[in-house]
Amino acid sequence: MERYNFKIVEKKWQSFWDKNKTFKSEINKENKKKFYCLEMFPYPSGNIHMGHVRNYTIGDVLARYKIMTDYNVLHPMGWDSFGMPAENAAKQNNLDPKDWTEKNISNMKKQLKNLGLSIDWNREISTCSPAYYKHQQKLFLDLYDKGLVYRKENYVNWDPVDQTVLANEQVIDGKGWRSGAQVERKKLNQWFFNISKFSDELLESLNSLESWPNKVKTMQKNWIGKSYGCEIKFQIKGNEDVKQIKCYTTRPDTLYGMSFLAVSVDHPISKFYENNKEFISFKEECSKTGTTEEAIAQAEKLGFKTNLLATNPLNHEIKVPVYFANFVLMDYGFGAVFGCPAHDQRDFDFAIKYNLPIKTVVKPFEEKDTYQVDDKAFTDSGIIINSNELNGLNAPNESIERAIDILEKEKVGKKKINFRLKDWGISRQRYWGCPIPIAYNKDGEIIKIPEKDLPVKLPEKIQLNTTGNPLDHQKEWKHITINGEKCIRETDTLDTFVDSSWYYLRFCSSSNSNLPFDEKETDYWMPVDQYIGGVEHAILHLLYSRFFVKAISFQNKKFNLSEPFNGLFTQGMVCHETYTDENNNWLHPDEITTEDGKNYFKKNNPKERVLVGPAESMSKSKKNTIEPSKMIDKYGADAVRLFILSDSPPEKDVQWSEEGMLASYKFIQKLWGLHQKIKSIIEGNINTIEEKDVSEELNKFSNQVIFKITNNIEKFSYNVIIANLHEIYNFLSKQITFQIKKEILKKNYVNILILMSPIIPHFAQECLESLNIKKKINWPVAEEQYLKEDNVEIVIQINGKKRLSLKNKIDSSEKEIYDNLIKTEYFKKNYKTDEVKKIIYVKNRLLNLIIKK
RNA sequence: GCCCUCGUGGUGAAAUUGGUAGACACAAAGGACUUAAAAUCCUUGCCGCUUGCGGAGUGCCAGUUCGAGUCUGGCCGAGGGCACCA
Repeated sequence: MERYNFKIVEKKWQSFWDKNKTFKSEINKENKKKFYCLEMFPYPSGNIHMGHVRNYTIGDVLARYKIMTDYNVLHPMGWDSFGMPAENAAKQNNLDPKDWTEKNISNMKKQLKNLGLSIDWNREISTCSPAYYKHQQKLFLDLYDKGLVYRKENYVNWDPVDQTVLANEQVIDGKGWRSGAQVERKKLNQWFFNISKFSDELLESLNSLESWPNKVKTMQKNWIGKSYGCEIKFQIKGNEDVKQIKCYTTRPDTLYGMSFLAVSVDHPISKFYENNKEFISFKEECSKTGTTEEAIAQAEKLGFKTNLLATNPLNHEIKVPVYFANFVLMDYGFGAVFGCPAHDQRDFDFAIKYNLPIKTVVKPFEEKDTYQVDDKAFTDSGIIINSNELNGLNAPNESIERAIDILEKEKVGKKKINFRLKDWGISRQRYWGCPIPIAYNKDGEIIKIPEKDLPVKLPEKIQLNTTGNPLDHQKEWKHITINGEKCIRETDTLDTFVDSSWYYLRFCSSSNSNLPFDEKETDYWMPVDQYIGGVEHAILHLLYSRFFVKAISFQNKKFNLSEPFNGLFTQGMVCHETYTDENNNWLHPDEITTEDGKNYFKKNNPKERVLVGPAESMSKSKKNTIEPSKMIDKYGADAVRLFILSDSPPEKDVQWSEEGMLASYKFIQKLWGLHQKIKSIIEGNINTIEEKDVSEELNKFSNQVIFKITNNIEKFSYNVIIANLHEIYNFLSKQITFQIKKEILKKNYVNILILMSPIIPHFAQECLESLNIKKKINWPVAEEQYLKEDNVEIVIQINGKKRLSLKNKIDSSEKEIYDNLIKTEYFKKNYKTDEVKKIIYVKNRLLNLIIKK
């Protein structure tokens, strides 16, 4: 028998789909319902990796299924092609980022095509192309006009040697990753999107996203961080110019326990200490901790005592010292807190260090009024004590409400809702990003680049090995004249998260050169029905995208969308065992060998043992990567698709194994063998065993499997579909030795091939063609009449334990089954009918007898 | 510390949503075919006595129920997210 040659077949169908533009999408095609299926687009790093294979296979199964269930499907692909790796690679090898990126794109596109994806390549976009970022610059200016973009000074990680800003992940132990210099906090003018304006909306409309994983919604909710509290004004003594300090608190009910007030070193009152040498060195000490919240968190709590005293607004006799403290953040609340050591662990630690009083004002329910906090803060709910008018109230619920009432009446405080979400800083001091379409005149005023001059193109072939931002050195590019006025361009570029915040809109109108997108088209295609990607984008990318549709919709009559992604699916990672040699060097799977599957050795030194580590997410640094292109070359795209879906549910991590890969390859070969046999039977070239006709069984089986697979696609239970495909093989390979009416065999077998086609499209289409099925393929619908069996196994339980099972006609009554049961040897031997106290019957499932002896 | 998710054979996992636990596969062992190997196919799969049967059994302990992998409470363990957020 002829072996299945995937190389020929897969190439044949890939070029067929290409040539026939099978997956080209248009609006209102035949008045079908639309379905927008989108996977997160890749960064063109050079080669596709297994994570891409998994992501795009999951999406492809869905897209192909939707096409066959008669949806008008949009399934595009593009490139998230701005970013640091291109700039770094270019610097290292003295290349041009553009050339490097374009080469990678063409390579990866070829690799993706080899996977046989149902992509509409007509809509391909690349964020680094001026054709894309031109529109992004337009959007930026639109948002600027609406007041959603602004410029302000902000702290950044500054590398004083490289004269550049570092991303948080480029700061290692407080030092620059390249220069090793101590990173400083430096104030720079930065551009911001006013995302916090939409905090409440972003939080509220999460509720409308029913098809999002709860996990992601929770993460976003926590990130936005809405809190209910109160702002309080504290009267200050000790400096004529500082009359009061405002604090934000969620626990105004613990005000009587206050023993200090702490403000950030960046608080406005710090200007009175600018000439204080001790304060300057304290502030410097604080700045060394970097700007990440985590870095601040790990630092020891430090305070700088001022000569100021703050008055407790509820009891004017209590006056407490004011400190600058490193754990108070300027960009949350008012950059000032009151310290209540007894009921906040940070305040407790601070109080211990600086020997401040710890006054207990909440006691646990079961404790006496004389209760005192001991070695750590008490933060649970309880009863208020030592607090005059608040005493006896339930904390925190009753007491907070009452405390706010009092503060409002006294006009020293008011209820306030706060958000953790900060505005989105979008300035990057980098070359390889979208230029910000702004210039500054000689007075430093902001001048928009006129629309007719868009795009502001990146200068090409420039020197990247400079100190600071390379664009800063581009004199010709930098100096321009706008309306006769000499200006200097903004040399910062946009955060690449901006590029990916609206690309799904661009796909709707990718060839429109005048507009970012045409509302007629976004109206039709948006929202994305199913978005698929890694959970690592659960917060930033998804939040920014959600912000973008709200910002574009803001004050816009033509465009109105509340959410970009109706359904979200987050797939798990692809893992592989890790290997290390005797010197703890990571080894690639290709560098090791084994004879017994237990003991592993180095290939180039068979005496050296290899240590096998646990399966971890594939990464270049651990060398536990498997190259998809090699696997496709060796086993074929269908086999790779089959394997990547087979072992685990798509939302969980999957472990790559060569055995599993091989098994998938063999399975396709087996299916091919089966196909040859069935084809021969259909064509009348093979004799079957005459005495048994299994046509009816086949009808039932195939309709049941249609039902199962359809459900499993809808549920994303793709691993179970693979199991269903094995069931199909196991059933058919046994049953086709018996007689099946030819037309019944053909009809059912064709349906079965269609069921296979989303997973292994090349194979299925080849088989269908060999049976002369060339017309448009529709997903089969299970016929109701075949879904019911004539006979069902009824489980017989005695006192809830399974004892035996009886075959009965479907839909038998309780009495019929019971009558059958009491006739059995088993029953007669063990029980008597008058012992039966109660019968529970679940139709077509089980009969449970309660017997008390 | 807080929040979320998850604990099922040697392994990856199924389980119609409260109704036959372990579908389907990987690995292993035994067998068939073969001079042999590869490939392929079959059987086994935790404990007990002989097939057959019986028993335990879905991290642990309770509970609800005729019946719990599934629901409730508590504990243990793993993973993920957030965090001096006032």
